[in-house]
Amino acid sequence: MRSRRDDYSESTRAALVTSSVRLFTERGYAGTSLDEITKRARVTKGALYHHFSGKQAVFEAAFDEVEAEVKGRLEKILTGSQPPWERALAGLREFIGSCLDPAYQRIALQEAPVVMGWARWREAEDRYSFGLIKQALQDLIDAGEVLAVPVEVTSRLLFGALCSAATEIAHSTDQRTVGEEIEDVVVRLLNQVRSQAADA
Amino acid sequence: MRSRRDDYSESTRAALVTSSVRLFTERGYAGTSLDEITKRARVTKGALYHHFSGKQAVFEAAFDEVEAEVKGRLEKILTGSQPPWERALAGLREFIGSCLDPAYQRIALQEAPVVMGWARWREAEDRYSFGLIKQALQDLIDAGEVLAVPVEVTSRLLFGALCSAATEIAHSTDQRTVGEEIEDVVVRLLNQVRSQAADA
DNA sequence: CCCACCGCCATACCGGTGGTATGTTCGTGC
DNA sequence: GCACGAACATACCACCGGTATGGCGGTGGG
Repeated sequence: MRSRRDDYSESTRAALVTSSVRLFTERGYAGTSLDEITKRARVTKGALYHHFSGKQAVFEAAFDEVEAEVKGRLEKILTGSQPPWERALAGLREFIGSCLDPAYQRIALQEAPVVMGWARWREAEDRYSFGLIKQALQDLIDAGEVLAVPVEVTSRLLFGALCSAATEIAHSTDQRTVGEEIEDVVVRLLNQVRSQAADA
Repeated sequence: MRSRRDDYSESTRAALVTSSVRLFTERGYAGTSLDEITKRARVTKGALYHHFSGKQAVFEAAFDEVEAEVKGRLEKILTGSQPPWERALAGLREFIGSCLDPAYQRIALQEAPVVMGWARWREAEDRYSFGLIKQALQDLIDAGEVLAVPVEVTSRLLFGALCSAATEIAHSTDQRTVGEEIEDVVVRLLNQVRSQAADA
């Protein structure tokens, strides 16, 4: 039986996560103090340290929050009923779009590797967006749509390219134009790899 | 006339930069205190704040240090007398190799965008490695070696891919194998783009 | 040759921040 | 309705980035 206290507890925890996502997005990890986080969530540090072991843990909760959001949308597309190639293209568009979200951009892509440490970040990414991209690439290969390539390193290359490109889009004054240019270049590259597979 | 005092001053400044490069590489920006930096350089905070405006400025000096090193090596290759295509390939190898340097890896690629802010980092990168890569790509296009593509976004894609791939290499237990795999994938991609240009 | 000057650096101190230890309240189960 | 403990609040500490002030010694003018 879920008690009333459980509701309260989860509510304050959620408030802390929401608050930290907001502040980490705006001012970054180093630029936001725990006092600001707790103030915005209308609690004190006591509450924060009851739910989390420290500042890093708060950040990781914020990280999980934004990653889960993106993963949910991506998963829906990549497990759809369309043919693999169309699924991959749709997933590509969706991921680029997700990267434009300032929260995902800054927390998950920019600061997480520094705050959490690269190894831990990589481990986490395997369960989120990167894992899905890697799986999508594997599906394309299994379906014979593209040449067989080392999946691990290739998806790493693709992921890195997309992330930095998306950052470029997010900071450009004309997001639409830059976004279309990037999508165009990536699709052209993919199409070449695809036709190469068709030739074989 | 260069005075004796100028020598002393430059020496302590250099000691501070060397010390900070070392510590930032090992423990990261947030993980190293100014006291540690000054202690290793055998000076006090007074000296540090005489030469730099603050911790950020120290970091940027360390950033310039490692970037200049890489830029020097890259420039020598890219301005060589070989044909454009060979120059580009050699530059590619050289850049991947540079990314394996822990100092360049962590300071210039991982932490700089967070510490300096993305906009400032991007601006600086235009004068360093990224600028050279962009120029190399432009040279290839001018020489008709590859298809005409939007240079800015394409080099951004390439740069992002190489950086994340290099990080992967650096952290893998078998650097040689992973490195060769990545180089292989990139070269195959480039070759396709090249042959495409030859067809046209 | 000497002295006043100032660059170069050391010392002392402050505000803020992450983290901890202890106190307090209130829902819950007996 | 009462004791118990989870869920917080409060008070405090250590450390770090930054600043203000003091002093030493190389340097250049006379």
